[in-house]
Amino acid sequence: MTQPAPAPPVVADRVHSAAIHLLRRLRKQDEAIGLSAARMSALSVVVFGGPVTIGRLAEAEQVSGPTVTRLLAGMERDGLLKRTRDAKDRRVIWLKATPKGARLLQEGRRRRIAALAADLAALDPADLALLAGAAELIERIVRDAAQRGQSQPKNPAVTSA
Amino acid sequence: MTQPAPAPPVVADRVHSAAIHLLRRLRKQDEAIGLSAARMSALSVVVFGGPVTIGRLAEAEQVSGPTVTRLLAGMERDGLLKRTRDAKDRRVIWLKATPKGARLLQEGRRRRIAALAADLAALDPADLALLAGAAELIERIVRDAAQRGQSQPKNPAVTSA
DNA sequence: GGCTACACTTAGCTTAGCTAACTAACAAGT
DNA sequence: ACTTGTTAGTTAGCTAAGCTAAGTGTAGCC
Repeated sequence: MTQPAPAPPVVADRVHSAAIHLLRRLRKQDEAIGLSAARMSALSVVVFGGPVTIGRLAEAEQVSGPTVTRLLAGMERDGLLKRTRDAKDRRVIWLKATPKGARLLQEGRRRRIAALAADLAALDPADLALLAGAAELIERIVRDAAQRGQSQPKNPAVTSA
Repeated sequence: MTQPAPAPPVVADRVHSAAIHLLRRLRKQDEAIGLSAARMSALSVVVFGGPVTIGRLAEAEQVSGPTVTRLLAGMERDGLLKRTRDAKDRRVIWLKATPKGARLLQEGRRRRIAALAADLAALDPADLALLAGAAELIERIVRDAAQRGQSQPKNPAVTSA
């Protein structure tokens, strides 16, 4: 409504830049609580997505297995979560957040969200709705694209259209 | 319009997650052309922002000086841009993109945008307008917040509201 | 001439991403 | 019951990009 429907490439460029600049700003807040963006995101998957395996976490975070392994090593060392071997299939490991992890996540969320929310406070309801709708749209698009990307490992751009 | 105007904290959380997931997806496209997100962003500042000093680039990118120095070292080595000492004040260095740098930026843009644009192609005009508007809003918010943050180095969240 | 301030670099650290190669455990065929 | 292959995670080793602290060189000014 605010724009006369620009072409997809234009929108893509703007959205990309906006995402970069937003995250640069929010990263500072994340560090204030001692939880990096990557840890925060992983922890929220574990906390809200219930117990989860390492492979599933890697998928959810769209990163490689080794990346998750190392991320978890640090997080377990810091007491944010713990690994548990599955009784039936002893290859798989279940991740569960510790109370400390859950608490830190909430606190980090609160703080990080407070920073952005303070920025958003000046907006009128229509603008808030705009952002919420856009965020939801982006999540859906990324999720769909990731699914398509799995069957076609490289060059996922060509698969649609 | 798609949502009944949720509260700022809720919106903040959704927007943050969406930004993270979006960038994870786009990073893969950036790598395909050989330009990382950081290089792409810096290069676009140099290309479109005219010749710029290192300090100004650090400000624009919201990163520390040394980070820019190292980023530039790699980019100069790869022939994307060149440093030039200022004649008057020999402390300052002017950055200018090489033809190769400008070309790569355009090509990277095209490719990265193509990937996202392909994802966006299925959207109706209203959704596109939604995203464009949201991106613009985010840019403005981040810019404003960064300006406020300069006078108050830490904890910029408390400054507003 | 010597102090202070500024612009940038160097040095050294951390986190987070990757691939390739490895280990351990399961599943199936024969 | 052995291979053989697959799956889940880890280890090793690399790169990029962020940071702070300290260093270098230039400018500006008493």
